[in-house]
Amino acid sequence: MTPAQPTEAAPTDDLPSPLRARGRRTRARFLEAGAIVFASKGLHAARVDDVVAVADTSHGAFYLYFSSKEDLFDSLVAEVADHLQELIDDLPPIRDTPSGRAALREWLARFAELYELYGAIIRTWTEAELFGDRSGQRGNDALGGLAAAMTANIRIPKRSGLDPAIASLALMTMVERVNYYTATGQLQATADEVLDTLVDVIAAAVFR
Amino acid sequence: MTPAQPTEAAPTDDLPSPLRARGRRTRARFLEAGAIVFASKGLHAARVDDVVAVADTSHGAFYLYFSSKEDLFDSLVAEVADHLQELIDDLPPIRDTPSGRAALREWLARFAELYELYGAIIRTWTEAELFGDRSGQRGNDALGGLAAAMTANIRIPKRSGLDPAIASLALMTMVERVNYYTATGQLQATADEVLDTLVDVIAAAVFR
Amino acid sequence: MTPAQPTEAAPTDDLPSPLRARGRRTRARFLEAGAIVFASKGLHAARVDDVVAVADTSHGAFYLYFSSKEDLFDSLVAEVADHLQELIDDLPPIRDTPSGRAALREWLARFAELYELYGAIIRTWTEAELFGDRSGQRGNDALGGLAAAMTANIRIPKRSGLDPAIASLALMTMVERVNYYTATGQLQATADEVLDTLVDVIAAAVFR
Amino acid sequence: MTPAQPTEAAPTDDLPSPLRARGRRTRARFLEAGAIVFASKGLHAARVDDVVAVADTSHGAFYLYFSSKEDLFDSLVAEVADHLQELIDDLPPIRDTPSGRAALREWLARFAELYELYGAIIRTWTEAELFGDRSGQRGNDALGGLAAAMTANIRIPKRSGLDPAIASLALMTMVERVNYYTATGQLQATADEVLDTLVDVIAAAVFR
DNA sequence: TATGAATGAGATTTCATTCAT
DNA sequence: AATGAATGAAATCTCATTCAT
Repeated sequence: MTPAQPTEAAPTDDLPSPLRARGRRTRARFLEAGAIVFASKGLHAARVDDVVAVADTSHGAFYLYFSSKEDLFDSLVAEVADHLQELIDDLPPIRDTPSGRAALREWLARFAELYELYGAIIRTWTEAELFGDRSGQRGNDALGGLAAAMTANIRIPKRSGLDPAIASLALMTMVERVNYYTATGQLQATADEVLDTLVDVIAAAVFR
Repeated sequence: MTPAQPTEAAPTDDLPSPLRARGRRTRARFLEAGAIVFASKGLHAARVDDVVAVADTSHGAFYLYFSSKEDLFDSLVAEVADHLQELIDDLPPIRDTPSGRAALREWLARFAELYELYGAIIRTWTEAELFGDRSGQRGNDALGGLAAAMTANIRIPKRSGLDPAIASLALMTMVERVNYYTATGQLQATADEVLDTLVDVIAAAVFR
Repeated sequence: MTPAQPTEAAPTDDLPSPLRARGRRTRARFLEAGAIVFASKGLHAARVDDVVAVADTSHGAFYLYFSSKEDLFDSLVAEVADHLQELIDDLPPIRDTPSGRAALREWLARFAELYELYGAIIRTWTEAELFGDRSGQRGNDALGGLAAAMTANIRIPKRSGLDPAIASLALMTMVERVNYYTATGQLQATADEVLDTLVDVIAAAVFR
Repeated sequence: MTPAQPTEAAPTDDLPSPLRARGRRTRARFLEAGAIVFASKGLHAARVDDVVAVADTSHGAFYLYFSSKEDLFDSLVAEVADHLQELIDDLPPIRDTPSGRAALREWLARFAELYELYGAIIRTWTEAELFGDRSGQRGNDALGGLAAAMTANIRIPKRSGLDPAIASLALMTMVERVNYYTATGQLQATADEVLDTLVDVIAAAVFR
């Protein structure tokens, strides 16, 4: 607003000036607040009021960083999708050997960890995606990517009635849902028990 | 499923007078309209206006039969939960014999049929349940009941690392999700292929 | 109230045919119901629904006998105003003699009786009158008539500072309000105590 | 009454920042507008639309300061009740001496002044109270307090048939009603005439 | 004469977004 | 960069009255 501020000018200037630092901090506060609010109320029921209250700032400030409620949601989805992509890139080849099982177990543990952190957003984008929201689609594409990676990686032996694409999708969604029930406390089980069971079911399904 | 449903017959008044009949028909129109609208927009985004438009009646009439949008949703959930309960009651014992597999396949087919009819509502109540709505919980309890019934029925052999409760929940949610992807057209596969794969994965998981 | 009332007498036809009798009974039911509902909720808050429910009939029937909610209220007001007019006509001359006091006491007792019966309507028309309703004015005119009659009757001695019109209005409204507090249970006192006090205050005010 | 009212100063936040000041001004505008609208239409018939129109703001702003129409009414009642309490506290002892009569007359004048200012609200809360509204009760408690204070203060000589509680309630309601008829223009009399008459009637009733 | 379903205008309330400071 | 007041479009819900039977 004040004419002597060159701050806003520079989309060309990378200097982490103190002013920019403050702004970045505020933006981060909104992202955190958004994660909390979307997780507890869902995309539609979440109010900008709620986000502003949790972030302990003002309405005006919100629209300084995000063009709309959906924009905030998109930003969060992008963040999570990045993490999922890393997982996809790291999916180990699935083998029926002790080390192969260990690698799968390890990978499932990483997935569970991510889910514990971002599950709420993932569940929210499922809602968004079901009803035509663009950002929900982007998020779910990432999840779908996991299944695709599995399909490519698993080398399911061609047995009668076991379509690799369907099977891997089935298994991947199973993993997701079990983590969901665990994360929401609806499934009372230790992480170890869950991992053991999932590894076992996947292995059993894939290797004869 | 059974054509003669006596459940809806006597809500408060026993007289099947012709006047009452008209009201019952209108109420049914709202239920149908609700199913359509909730399915396409979700619980929050759905407007009473939309329901009224689809049912081709008036605002006032809506509130004659339902006290709110949520009330309509509850009624739909109750309807679907009843159907799910029938399925729960009919889950066959799972055996690794040709006839056992056939029974399982048959049952999965019935589930898929129900899902095709009511999947939209089920998906919507997942949304509702995630964010604290009571009726969503009621619906999901019904789904959870399926898993519980499976746990009771499946007689999963105690193998190291295979907890029956976790396993059956995992398998049941897998079934639900695969049907979801199929119903929404995200999984391109024939019903037969899907059923074969599911039977196979379940059998493999359960019988060593 | 009694079925043999030829009062409403037939615009064209006098025969108390059975059909007409039924109609008259229904109309009476609405009047009773209206008295109850208006008394407990007031003119604005009272719903035609409530009246219909109390009368245990139908919406359609209501509009067969009254053109609107206000019409019903008007009819009730007219009924009460008639009774008040009788009282006005019977106001005894007020004298400071034992028999004069007894006559006043007797008359106040009749007023109290009427108030117990119709006080709710009187209170309601006060509401109506305050905010411009025509029927409220008609009702209050009747009450005002009482004060006017008193002014004419009391023969207040011209003392300095005692304007007869103001004094009689003051006394009459006092009577009305005390009956109101008694009727609503806000004043805990026997009828005798109330009458004694009112007679005493009026006499004291009027006669020296 | 006192020019420096610290009551309204610090609602929740102590900072008298210029921003807060604007909000306080807007809230005050709604209170004024409410007084006008309730006075002319009553509690039920008054529309939030009317209040918003008189205050010349927006619907949204209204709900920023009051949770509902009733909330606004409550706030107004609280305001008036505070003023009435001051009057109660200031009721002079009633003595049959020139100075005692003068004090009573003075006090009645203050009551009349208050009634001219807030009579509309008082009349409205009578409506509310009659039909079960909580805030109406609170307001009328204040009026009742006046009678109670009178009972305590007046020292009506115990004469046969003159119950002090009934008498003071009778006299107080008379005062209120006469002011009502005066304020609404139904009683054509100068303030002096009214005061003289009221003092006279009260004195006559109390002192034999 | 009576019923009860249906209507629709109008009221209340919410909330994403903009604006003045 | 930030604040918080204000806006107004759109949603929910109510209820006096009409209509078909």
